[in-house]
Amino acid sequence: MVGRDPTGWKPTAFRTHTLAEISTNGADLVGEAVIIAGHAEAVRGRGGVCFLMLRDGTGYLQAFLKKDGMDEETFLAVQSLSRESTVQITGEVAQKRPPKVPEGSPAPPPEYEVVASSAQIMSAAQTPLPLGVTDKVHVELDTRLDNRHLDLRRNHINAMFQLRSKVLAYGREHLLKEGFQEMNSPKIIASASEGGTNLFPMTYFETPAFLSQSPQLYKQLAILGGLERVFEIGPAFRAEEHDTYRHLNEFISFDIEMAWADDEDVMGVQERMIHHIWSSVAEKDGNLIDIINEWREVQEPPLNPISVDIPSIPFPRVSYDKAIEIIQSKGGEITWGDDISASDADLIAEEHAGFHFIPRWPMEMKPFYIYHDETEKGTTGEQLSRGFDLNYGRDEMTSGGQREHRVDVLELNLIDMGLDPTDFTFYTDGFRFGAPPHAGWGLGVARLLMVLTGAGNVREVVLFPRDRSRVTP
RNA sequence: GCCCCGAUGGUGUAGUGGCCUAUCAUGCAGCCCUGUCGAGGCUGCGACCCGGGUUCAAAUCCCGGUCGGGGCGCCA
Repeated sequence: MVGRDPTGWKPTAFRTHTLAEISTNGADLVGEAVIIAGHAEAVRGRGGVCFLMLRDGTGYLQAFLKKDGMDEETFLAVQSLSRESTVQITGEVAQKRPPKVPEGSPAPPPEYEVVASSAQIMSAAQTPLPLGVTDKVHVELDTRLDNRHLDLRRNHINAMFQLRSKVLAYGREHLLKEGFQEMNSPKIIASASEGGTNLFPMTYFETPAFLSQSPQLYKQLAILGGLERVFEIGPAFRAEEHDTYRHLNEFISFDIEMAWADDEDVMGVQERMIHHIWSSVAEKDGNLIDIINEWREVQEPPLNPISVDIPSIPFPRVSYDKAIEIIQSKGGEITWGDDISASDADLIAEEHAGFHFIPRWPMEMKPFYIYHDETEKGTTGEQLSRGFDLNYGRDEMTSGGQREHRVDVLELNLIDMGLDPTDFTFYTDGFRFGAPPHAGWGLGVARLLMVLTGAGNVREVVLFPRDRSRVTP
C-alpha cells in the first residue's frame, strides 16, 4: 500500500487505471483491457517470463510479461530494466496464479495482475541508486536529504508527507468551522520587525529589506482592520545559528489571530483544533500510520509503533509560576524569571507527558505586543503577561497570547524592550482608531508532525529543510 | 557559538600500529531457472574524507581543514 485512495481520480493520458484500482477491484476488471504506468520496483524472472512489480502513488501491481506474448525486443528491454525506471504497460487484467503455500495452509485470497501485450519504457533509472528505495539497509538523514527525490519514494516517508497534508487540511477545516478566514502576509518586510531574533537581509530593488520572521504584526493589522478571525499557514525565516533537532531557519508557521478574545479563548481554539486533527487522523488515516509502523517494525533494532492517541480536552494548564515550582521541587536549578530550558521542560514532562499549556509568563520575557494586566503578579511580585506556550513533552509547539491593544502601553513596551516606536508606526498607527482586544498564536507545523509521526527530527517532516549548513536541494 | 563524538565500496557497516592486495549486508554486472512474489543458486565489481606529520610499517597515532552526528545555548 502506498496509501492514497484513488477514488475520484480520472484516467489520464498515460493510464486508464491506477494500480490500487486494479489490485482492489480486480475481480470486476478481469479480462478488461487497461493501460497502467509506474515505477519498476522489482523485475524478476528470466528466460521467457518476466514479473514486473509496479508502484504508483496509489499502490502496487504486478505486470506479467511473456516473450511469446509481445514484441521480443521490448520484452528483453523490460526484463533487463533497472529498478525505479518508469514503464507503461498495456494489457489485460487477470487473476494471478495462486502462490505455493505449505501443505495444510489456507489458500490466500485471489490477487490480480496485468498480462502485458505491449510495454513502453518511459524513463530508465541510472544505476546504482544513490539510496535504495526498498533496501533494508539504514540510510543516514544527510544522504536522504541530498536525495530527497528518492527518499520520498520510500513508503513510510511518503506516508509522513501525506499525513502532513491531512493535518493541514483538518486544521483548516476546523478553523473555517469556527469562523476563521485564511490570509497571507508579506514575507518581504522593510525593517524593524518584532525584535528578538536575527533576520535575513536582502535587497528589494534599491531598498534594504528582510525576510519576515513571523506574520505576527500583519495578522494583528488584519484584525484591527476588521477581518475578525484570521489564520495563515506560511513560511517564517530566522537567521539564528541554531543546530538542533527542532529548529530550522525556514519553517512553516500555522498562525491564528482573533478579535474580542483573550489568551484563554485562543488556547481553547488551539486545543479544539488539535483534538479535531488527532480525531480525524485516527478515524481516516490509519492506513498511513500503519505504513509508518510497518517500517518501524523492521528496523534494527525495531522502533516502537506509533499510535494516534486522541488527547482529551481541555489540555492541562501549568502556569509559569506552577512550572517553576515543579522544576524546583524536582531539583532543577531555576529561579523565577528564567526561561524554561530543555532539561527543565523534561522535568515538567515527567508530570505532563502530552500536550500542556504554560500560561502567564513574566512580562519581561515576552515580546512587546503581549498584553499584561497590571493586577496580575507572579509569586515574586513581578508583572505577569498574558503570553502562553503549548508544549508536548519537552518540546514547544506554540507560542501565543492576548495582544496589547492599548497603543500607549504598546509604545511604552517598545521603549522598555529597547526598540524605537518610530520604527513601528506602520503597526502602532493601526491601534489609534479603535482597537478590539485580541489574541492569537503561532504553531510550528513540523513540530506538531514530529509528535504525530514519531519523527525524531524536524528535518524528517520538512520536504527540503533549510538549516545552518543546508541550502540545497 | 560551546562541549563531546565521528568520517571505510552506490548505501549502511566491521576494523584500536604489521594478521588488511580490508569484514559483512545491501547494491550493481553476468550466468542458471517458462509463474516469481522477502525469490533462490553461482561468479564477479566496487571503499579507507582532504592536506601535513610520527613510524621500518598508518584505515588505525598526532596536527590542521572540510563535512557530518549527539547534547546545549541562542531563538515569538
